[in-house]
Amino acid sequence: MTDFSRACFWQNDGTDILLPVPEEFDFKQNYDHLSTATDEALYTLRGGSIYKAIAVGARDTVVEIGPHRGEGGESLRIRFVEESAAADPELQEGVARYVHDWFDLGTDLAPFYEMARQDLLLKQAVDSFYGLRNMGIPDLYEAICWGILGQQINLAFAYTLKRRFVEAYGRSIERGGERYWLFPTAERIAELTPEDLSAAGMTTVKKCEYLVDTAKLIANGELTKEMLLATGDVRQAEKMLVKIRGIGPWTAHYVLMRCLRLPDAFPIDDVGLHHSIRHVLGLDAKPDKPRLLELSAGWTKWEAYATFYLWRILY
DNA sequence: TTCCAGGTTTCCT
DNA sequence: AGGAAACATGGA
Repeated sequence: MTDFSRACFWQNDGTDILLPVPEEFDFKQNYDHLSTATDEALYTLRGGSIYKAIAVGARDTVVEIGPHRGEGGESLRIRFVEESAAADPELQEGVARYVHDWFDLGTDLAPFYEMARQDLLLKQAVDSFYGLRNMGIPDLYEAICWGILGQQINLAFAYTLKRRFVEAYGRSIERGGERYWLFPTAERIAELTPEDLSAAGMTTVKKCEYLVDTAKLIANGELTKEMLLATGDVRQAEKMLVKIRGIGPWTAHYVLMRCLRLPDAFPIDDVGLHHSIRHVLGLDAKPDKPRLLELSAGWTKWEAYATFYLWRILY
């Protein structure tokens, strides 16, 4: 048993994993957040549970994730679909780690809520969505692709593009009569040309160049999560990312927020954020940069969560 | 048809 | 360093 498994989860009866959750956690809030995606290719919501394919090493598996209430309070129940993983602790731990990262269970939200309750913009959001976590994108290539795909287009179309991308180049497995998709690996995309992607219906050739270029960087080990974390702070990590063609300040902060989990990552230029702020304050126009800086001045070290909660208001 | 959408690059001073 | 222009496409 590893340190992680000892510290973070225990098995129920050999078929389920029960993952402890922090005090500030509400499964339904996170489930409802996931349900706002218009055409999500990478998970399925059914009967109050989340179904998702997860790759652990070379092995693909499908799990059902749902709430569990027991004597020890609330936890997450992870159940393997049509598979017994009881004898495979490596698979169990890999899946548990993924879910732990996905739901950002390692962050203590108490200080954020304390700050947000006093904040003009956030107080309403944290009241409405108490227990919502920053549901992240643990895979670096997936996070970068989602950033690139989502640039300057509406979200509905971005989901369409993602589905095309996933179904053209991702692996899939069938469980219980359903097909579950995994996001394409950087290694897979690195062997393609921008023209391949463009022909497959992926947006413009320019964006396809970015998708292939970043795939090569990651497949060659020239860009990793560890490198970004090792820079030590959000400004240095941003610097490293924006050197890459196709990644500007918005995408850099988006990736640092959703994948690297830097608490002070802050996509301040985000149109959705501006729209949300305009809505909360009842403004006629979107706030300008000086006003944004003023309004977010009290969010220090919680900019990522503040942004995530404000985005949530819009849906 | 027009306008906008969870921007970035390139080319200018 | 800071600003305008080009880019390019589905949805409302």
